[in-house]
Amino acid sequence: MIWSKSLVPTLREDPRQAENLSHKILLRAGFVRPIASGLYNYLPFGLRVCQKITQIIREEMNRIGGQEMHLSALSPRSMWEQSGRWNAFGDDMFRLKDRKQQDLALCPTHEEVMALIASKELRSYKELPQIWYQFQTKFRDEPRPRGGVLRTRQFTMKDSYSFDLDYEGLDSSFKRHSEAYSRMFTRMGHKFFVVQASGGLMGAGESHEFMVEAESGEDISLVCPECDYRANAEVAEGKPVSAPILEMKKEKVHTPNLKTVEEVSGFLGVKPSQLVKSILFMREGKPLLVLVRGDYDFSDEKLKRAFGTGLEPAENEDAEKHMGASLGFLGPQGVEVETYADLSLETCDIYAAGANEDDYHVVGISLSRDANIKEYMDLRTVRAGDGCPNCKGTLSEKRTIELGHIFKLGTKYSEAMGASVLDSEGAERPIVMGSYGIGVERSMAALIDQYYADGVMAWPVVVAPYEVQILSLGENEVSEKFFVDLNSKGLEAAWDDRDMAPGAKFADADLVGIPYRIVVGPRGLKEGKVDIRKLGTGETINVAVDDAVRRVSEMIAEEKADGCRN
RNA sequence: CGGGGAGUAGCGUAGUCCGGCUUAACGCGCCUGCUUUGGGAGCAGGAGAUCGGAGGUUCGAAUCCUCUCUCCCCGACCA
Repeated sequence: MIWSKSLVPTLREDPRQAENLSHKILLRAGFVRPIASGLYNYLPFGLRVCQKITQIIREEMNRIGGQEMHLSALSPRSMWEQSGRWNAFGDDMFRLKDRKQQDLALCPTHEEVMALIASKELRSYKELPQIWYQFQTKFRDEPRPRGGVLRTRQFTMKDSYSFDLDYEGLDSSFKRHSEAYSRMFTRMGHKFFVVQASGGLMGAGESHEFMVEAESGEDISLVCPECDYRANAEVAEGKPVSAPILEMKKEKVHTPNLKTVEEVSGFLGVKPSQLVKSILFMREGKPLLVLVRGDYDFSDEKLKRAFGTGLEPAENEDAEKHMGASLGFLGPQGVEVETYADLSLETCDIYAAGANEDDYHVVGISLSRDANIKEYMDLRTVRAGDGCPNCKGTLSEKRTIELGHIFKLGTKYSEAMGASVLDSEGAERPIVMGSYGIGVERSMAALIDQYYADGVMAWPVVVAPYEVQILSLGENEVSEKFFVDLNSKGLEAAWDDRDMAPGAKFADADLVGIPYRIVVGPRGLKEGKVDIRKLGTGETINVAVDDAVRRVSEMIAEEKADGCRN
C-alpha cells in the first residue's frame, strides 16, 4: 500500500459527534465514516481490520467442523410468523414491502432461516450433529444506536447454529463453540473473560457472553476476585449485604406526598436498607405484589424469569382497587394479594414500608408477623459489594463490551419451523439447536479500548490493517526498496511516501496503529541505518539498512508465533 | 419513547443572551509558488459557508418567534 495513492483520511481533531474512545479513533484514523445514525461506511483500513478478524473467526469455526454458508438477508413475513417473532421483534425489525405488496423483513438474526433449512434438508439422526455458520449483515432498527460502531443498525455478525439429536449433543456443541470462541478472541488479542448471561429474546437455555472490560461498554459484569464467578448483572446472583437492624415499634407515620425511597427514608430517619420497596404488578388481570429491600432494584430479567413475560406494572387504579392506596404508599402488611419477596429482605425482619393508606407509611413492621409472603426468591439486581454466591469474596462491577454470545436454544425454533429427524428407533424428534454470535465490527472497536494508550494505537499484528509501515522522511529511494522487499517476503507493508512535515507523518502513523514502523530518514541514512519501532511498547532499535527487512520480519513472525501459542 | 446537549466552509470553533461596523470571523486542512524536512514547518498569493430546513416578525435576522429535520449523550435492547 502506497500512502499517497490511497484513502486514509485522518483527522487532526476529534469530530464533534464522537464521545467514546473507539469511535474517536476509528473516525480520526480514517477507518470508518458515518452515513446516518447507527450506519457506517468502512473505508480501506477499517475494512482490512474487519477482514482479518473475520478470517480468524472463520478458521476457528472451521476447526470445530463449522460449515460456512451465506443466507439471504431478506426474508418473508410468513417465516417469522411461524416462530412468532414477526410480532416479538416489534420496531426492532426493519420491514419492507416488495412490488407485490408482500411483507419482507431484513433479518435481524437467522435462527428461523437456519431452522427452515434444517427442516428441509435434514432427515436422519445419522446426519447430526451439524454446525452451520455465516458472516452476514444483520439489520436491527435499534432504539438507540450508540458508541460509534459498538451498537449499530447494520452490522456484520458471524452467526452459527448447531443441530443435535439431544441435549447431550447440544452440550458438546456448546462446549466446542465456547472453546472456539476462546481461541479466536485470544488470537485477536482480546483480554476477555466469560460470564453467565441471559438468553433474552433468543431463547431460554444456558448462555455465556464473552466480555472485554471497557469504559464505553454497555454491560455491567459482576466478577468475584476470589474465585471464577463472573456474571452479567442481568442475571448475577449474590449475597446481599446485611442491613442494620431497625429497632422501632410498629407505628403509622404521616408522610404526605413522600413516595420515593430517598424521600421516605430521609423523612423517617431510617436507612434505605431498612425500607421495603413494594411494587405491584398485574399479570393477566390479577395483582402480584413483589418486595425488595429499599437499597436494591428489581432485575427485569429475574422478574421475567420468575413470573413470565406477561408482567405489567400496575396503574394507580389497580393499586387503589387491590391495595387501598396509591402507588408510592404500598406495603406488604395485611394484604391478601399474592406476595413474593426478594432474598435481600430475609436478612432482617423489622422494616419500614408503605401503610397501604395514602400519605402514610409504617415503621417497625415485621415481615414474618405482619406480611403474608408466599416465597422468598432472587429478584433483585446484584451489585458491587454483594457477596459472591460461590465463595467468601465480594463482587465487583466491571463495565464491559460483549464480544460474543453463545446459547443453548433447545427446540424452540426447530419445533416452530418443523425441523426434526428420525432417531435410531424411527421416532421423529425435534432437532436440538444452539446459537452463537459474534459482532465483527464491535470486536475491532473493543481492540481499540485495549490497545490505545497515550495517543498511540497499536493493533495486534494479526488484526492490524498492515503489519509494517515504512515512514519516509524526505527520502524515497531506500524506502521504496524496503517496500518492494517486504512485499516480496509476503509481509503487508504500508509505505508513507508523502512529502509532509515529519510530525504530521508520525502523528498519522500513531493514529492508524500499524504495529511495526521503519523510519527512514537522512539522519540515520548518514550512518547507513534506520529505526525499527514497535508501537505499544515503544521499543526502538537502530539497525543497518541491509538488516532492516530481516529484523522486522523476525519481530513480526515472533509476535505471530506468540499469539498462536495461546 | 422519556430526559439532556448540538447543528455556522472539508474538520474544529467564535459570533446567538442584547437583531445593524459582518462584505459572516478564527485555527487546521485544501490549491499555486519558493524555502524547509527525525514529532502536526516558514513566507507570499488563492479557492471555499445564502449560518440544518421551512415559514414568520422587522427598514434590517446566524441572532427574535413558530414549525420541522438531523446528529450526539443518559435510560428500556443486544453482537
